[in-house]
Amino acid sequence: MPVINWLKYRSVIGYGLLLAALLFFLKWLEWRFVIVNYSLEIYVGLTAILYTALGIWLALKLITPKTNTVYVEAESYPIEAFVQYEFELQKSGISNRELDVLQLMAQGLSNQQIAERLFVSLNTVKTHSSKLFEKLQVQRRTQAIEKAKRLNLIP
Amino acid sequence: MPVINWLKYRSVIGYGLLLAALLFFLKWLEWRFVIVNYSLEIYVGLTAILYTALGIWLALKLITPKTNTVYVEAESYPIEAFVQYEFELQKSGISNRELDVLQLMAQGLSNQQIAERLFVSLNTVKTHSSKLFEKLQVQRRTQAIEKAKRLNLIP
DNA sequence: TACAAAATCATCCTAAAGTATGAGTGATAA
DNA sequence: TTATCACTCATACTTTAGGATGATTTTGTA
Repeated sequence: MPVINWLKYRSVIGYGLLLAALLFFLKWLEWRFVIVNYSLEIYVGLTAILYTALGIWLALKLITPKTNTVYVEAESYPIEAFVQYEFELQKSGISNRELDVLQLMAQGLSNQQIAERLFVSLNTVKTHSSKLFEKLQVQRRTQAIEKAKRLNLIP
Repeated sequence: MPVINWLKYRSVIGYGLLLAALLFFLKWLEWRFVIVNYSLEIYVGLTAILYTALGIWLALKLITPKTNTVYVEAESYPIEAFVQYEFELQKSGISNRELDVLQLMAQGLSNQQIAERLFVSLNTVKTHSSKLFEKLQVQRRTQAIEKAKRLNLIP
């Protein structure tokens, strides 16, 4: 037994009722203005205005709004990423200094430049990077960068 | 001397003309149906239908549609990024093969591994990467990766 | 077809990166 | 206080990356 969705036809019903009401109104007008000479013009004019308004109202009511899809950059650092960052940092056992080196690596700096930036010797940077590679289980700096980004260790 | 933008008022003018035409039509109807008994009801009915249609048309034509703005997190690849990709690719003059090498570099592969992956010699990969660095104006592969990501050349 | 890019490969050389190992220092926790 | 760990640095060595140059082949286009 199909259930009729009355709500769906609410506008149509409303429209019908309005039409009926208007007819009564017109009939009433007919009685009042039938003796006046220009009754017809007024009559038609009123009808025209009324139904134009009705048409506009109907259109506004029934038009499905356009959907504007806007693509927004994913938030720079959502909570999940931060949680994962902490987790992976703990799990891998990467130290602060190693993380420093990793970050500068990802910016494209050479070991020499990293050493200067951190005020340590080139050898120290090499030591850090070696241990970093062990902890990340990689062989090269490019791999380290790729994996670190994947693990949300760096942005 | 201000120039009136007639196009802007095209709809209004059209509406006026339509009204005028309808009045003529109505006058004509008056002559034809004045003898008929139920002429008034037909008359009004026609007017109602016509003006409802006009109202709907007006609303559709003149009113800027409501926009529902939907925000979607940019997961895959929004248009802007793709446009930038094409633009930067053109500007830098990076060739297909160089782009292949760049992508594999960003995945952390060594030149040797890239050579195997692309079925070319190590020397070829070196040539490609050298030209790539020139075109990206960088010195090292880590810089190339960083810059390429910044320019949306690679994800 | 002829010409310009693109793609391929090679050699020689230098610079940078990465591995292995050892060692000193300072902070901290058992 | 001793053991551990992070940080620092060094030497020696190997591997990989990168620069310069030249040459050949493919390929797309005027």
